[in-house]
Amino acid sequence: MPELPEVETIKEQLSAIIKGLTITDVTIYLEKVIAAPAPADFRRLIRGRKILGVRRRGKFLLFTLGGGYLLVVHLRISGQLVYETEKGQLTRHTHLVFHLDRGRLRLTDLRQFSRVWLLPLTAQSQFKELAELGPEPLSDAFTREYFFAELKQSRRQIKPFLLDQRVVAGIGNIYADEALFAAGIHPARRAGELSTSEGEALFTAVRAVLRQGVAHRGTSIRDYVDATGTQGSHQHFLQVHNRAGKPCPRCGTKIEKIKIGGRGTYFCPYCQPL
DNA sequence: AGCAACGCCTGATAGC
DNA sequence: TGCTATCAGGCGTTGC
Repeated sequence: MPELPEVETIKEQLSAIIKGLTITDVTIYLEKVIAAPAPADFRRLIRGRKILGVRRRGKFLLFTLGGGYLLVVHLRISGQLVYETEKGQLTRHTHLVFHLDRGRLRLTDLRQFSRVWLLPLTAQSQFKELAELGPEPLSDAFTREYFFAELKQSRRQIKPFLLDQRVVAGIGNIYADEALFAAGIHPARRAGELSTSEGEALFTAVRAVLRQGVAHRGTSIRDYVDATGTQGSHQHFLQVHNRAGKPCPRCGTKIEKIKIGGRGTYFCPYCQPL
């Protein structure tokens, strides 16, 4: 599931590989992955544009194109964006292929939930999906003061709170579980009822687990591969996520799996008491 | 307004 | 064994 560390890895790789290349054409195999504009307009508007830069915002990939256009990509759960030079057979579930003047970039997604948008740079401020995102957790915009204020005014459970992209951008199910374990906080605790020291621990933990994820080039549990088609390695370093029934690395207690806000949630009942 | 539940999808896996 | 039911999950939408 591409979360901040996975998207950051893809961004770094694509920036090195395709910056300066031109999108000569795009082949659309599944129209619904194009959220806007209409597929025919998408193709007409994107052809011939040079890729000037690649950035990340939350879990979104942003490609700045020549002529003042922005290509936005969200991989949701099982989306993959892979650069390849061989013109061989396309992988199953390939929905979009950007043909470049050297190689091609393909969007593959088993679940078909990925979405792409093409918009004029001038319309970026009205683009809701990006405008409503909270601060980047690894930037200076994410401050203790901000995080504490948000915690205080929320009565939600802490896990759904962390997953809310309006609070902070880029955290998904894996890193939410890992951050709560690192901070020693039960995922069902109410955000507004955390103590100052717990809030402090969580602030630190969120940043730490995301940095570790980036350092390991992401977590490959099911579908994730980076822009070269390679798996990440952070799955080998997970403390609780996807480890139900296994011993807690800190105390040895069996890790439990429960559902919170409809999501599979892993935690240590001893280290993260209610 | 704020929050919880559902639907979108396919393939793997659990259960009978 | 072979079938069906359930689960996985980000996020927009729906409903309370």
